[in-house]
Amino acid sequence: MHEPYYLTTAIAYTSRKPHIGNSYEIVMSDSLARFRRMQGYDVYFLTGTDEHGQKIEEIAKESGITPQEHVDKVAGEIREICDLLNTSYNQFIRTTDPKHTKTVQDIFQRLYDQDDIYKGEYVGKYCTPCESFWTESQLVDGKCPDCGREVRDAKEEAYFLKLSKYQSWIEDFIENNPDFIYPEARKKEMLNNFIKPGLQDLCVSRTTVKWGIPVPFDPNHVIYIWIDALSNYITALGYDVNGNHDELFKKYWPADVHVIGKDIVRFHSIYWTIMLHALGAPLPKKVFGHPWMLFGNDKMSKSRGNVIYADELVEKFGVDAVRYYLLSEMPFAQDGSITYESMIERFNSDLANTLGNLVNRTVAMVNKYFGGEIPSAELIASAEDEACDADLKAVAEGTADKMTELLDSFRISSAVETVLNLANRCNKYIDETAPWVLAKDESKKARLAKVMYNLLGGIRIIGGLLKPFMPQTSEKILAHTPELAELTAIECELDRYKVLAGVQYGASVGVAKPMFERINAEEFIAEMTAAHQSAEPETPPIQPFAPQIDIETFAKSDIRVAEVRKCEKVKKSSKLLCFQLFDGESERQVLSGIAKWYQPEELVGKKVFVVANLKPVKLCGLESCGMICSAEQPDGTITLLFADDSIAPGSRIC
RNA sequence: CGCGGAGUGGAGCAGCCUGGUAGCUCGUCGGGCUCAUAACCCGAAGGUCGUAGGUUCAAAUCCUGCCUCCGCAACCA
Repeated sequence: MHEPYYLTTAIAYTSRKPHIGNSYEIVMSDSLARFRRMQGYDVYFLTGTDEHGQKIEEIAKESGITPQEHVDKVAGEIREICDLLNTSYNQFIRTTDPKHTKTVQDIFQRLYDQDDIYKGEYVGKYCTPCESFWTESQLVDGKCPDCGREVRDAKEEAYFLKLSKYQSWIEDFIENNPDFIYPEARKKEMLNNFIKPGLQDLCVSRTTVKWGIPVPFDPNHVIYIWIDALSNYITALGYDVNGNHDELFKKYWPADVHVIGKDIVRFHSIYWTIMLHALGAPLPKKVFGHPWMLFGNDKMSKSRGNVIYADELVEKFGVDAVRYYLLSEMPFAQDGSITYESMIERFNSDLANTLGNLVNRTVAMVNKYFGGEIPSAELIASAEDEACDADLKAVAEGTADKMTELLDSFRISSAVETVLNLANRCNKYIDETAPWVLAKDESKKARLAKVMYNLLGGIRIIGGLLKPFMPQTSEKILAHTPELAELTAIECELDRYKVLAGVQYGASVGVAKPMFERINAEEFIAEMTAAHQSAEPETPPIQPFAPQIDIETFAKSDIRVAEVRKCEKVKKSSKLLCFQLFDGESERQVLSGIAKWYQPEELVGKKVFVVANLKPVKLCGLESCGMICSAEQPDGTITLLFADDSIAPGSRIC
């Protein structure tokens, strides 16, 4: 059985270097890919980068390089991380690949030719200074939500994909294929929130963006993200709109699973599915939306300089430990979180204590009691079985099936745990059999041999089953437990790990050395803190200075001292505080986005600086007449500027 | 009423769909063992399952209200 199995991750956006949270998806997918290979599937595993769009255009401009130079750099970094994490992708596709670009254009053309894409008008409210379109619902008090200025009705030419045409088809499809969107909660979300209320045609081109794939027959337009990015799954395989597909496509499409983040389930389960249907291509079998990996307490931020990157973690803990942590810590349906503390805890307790120590102590005993040579079949056969032998055997031989069941339903962390449970069982077995007692009695030699052989058998299974999750560790463990020839002959690798008695008699067990050295949490954290502190001085990136202005321009600003008479939170907002200020003449209402840093009560009675002649604007439905001056510090915190108590309200700043 | 998710022993989670002795990991305490990486094994303490009602013979589990927290959206003049 060499059935094809096609597995994809979402392609990563090349705006900036991804942090460890972004790396979870590829590691998880990799573990699935490796596992399917062990089952005997002919796996094709695709990942890559999404490299077009306005944001990239902007970032490149800021850094003074071309978009292509920018994406080349970031795509390289992303690929390095994938390699660093030891992921076994078969292809790394980039949406700037000529092959991809060409096929996307063909797809667009085809959909246009068959009337699934039409040229229409994007009608909306346009703010000229901001060069932005807004929908009616986005407007704040009828004005531009960005700058507060008047907007006008405007139209922009754009191409649309006729989703509405497939409304009932997609609804039926999702209803009739309950396993298509996984987990199930996501399916309900799609049906209730997006499909049933009615699908609107999707805007699939832009004229305001330049960095993208041009619409083949209308080069003023650039193909917008959906058709461009989603198509990677088939362009990578050599899809051809005219049916002259490459062998890869013929062999692997449709995908067995698209592994994606929960936020983009909608695009995959609805837009992508409809696109494929319109093209007459087979549909993917499953879309799995995984939860997010968050940072503990979400306190990590760029400005604090403590975002965790994969390379940093790998350097400190090793690839396999990072993989193990990501895979075991991530809940099935809920967001997981990363902290150094929990990482160290898992490292010490699972990897060092339970797993590493088990291998180490077992190998050490074989060395001590049998000179490092795995006992002979005859000696072992002459010993009697005990109850714990049967129990160990049952647990060990059942682990592979349990793991399969869990992985079939994407319960990755539980699958990992199952293997660790076997390690626990082995540790217990050592206690039950007490080999050091047997060793003192020459008449128990056969029993001791059997115990060691069973242990090595258990360890072999652990090593084998860890392969999808921790490839290097797996290899290290298996090196201690050479396999019986008849097992090696079994074609399906996974099946080899369903037999406890699978270690080659008489072979050498090798020398044990600790695989995971325990980490002292306190020292580690102290070190990290110190490292960050010493790094801090070099990260005060103050804002760039604004261009010069003349005194007249400045004189146009009327800044006054005002007294805070009242201050309260704005109900609808988490950031805004609403002030009643006495400006020397009358009271005026001013809103300020500082709720995060100040309690309203503590500000009453203080004197602040206010830009008094600023045009009033409505925010969250409340009018704001002016702006309170504050200082934005390099780390992003906002501090109000207070005037000395002796200054009378209404005094002008000059 | 913007959308969504979550509230379970000290911490992190499972269980909820398909009601019926509340489970796992870590931590704590006590004991055992010494092959091993201050590791391993056993035992114990610790929870009115956010809250108030309802349905039921029976509710962590189903229904309703409320409270709190977290994402997203919006919003930092």
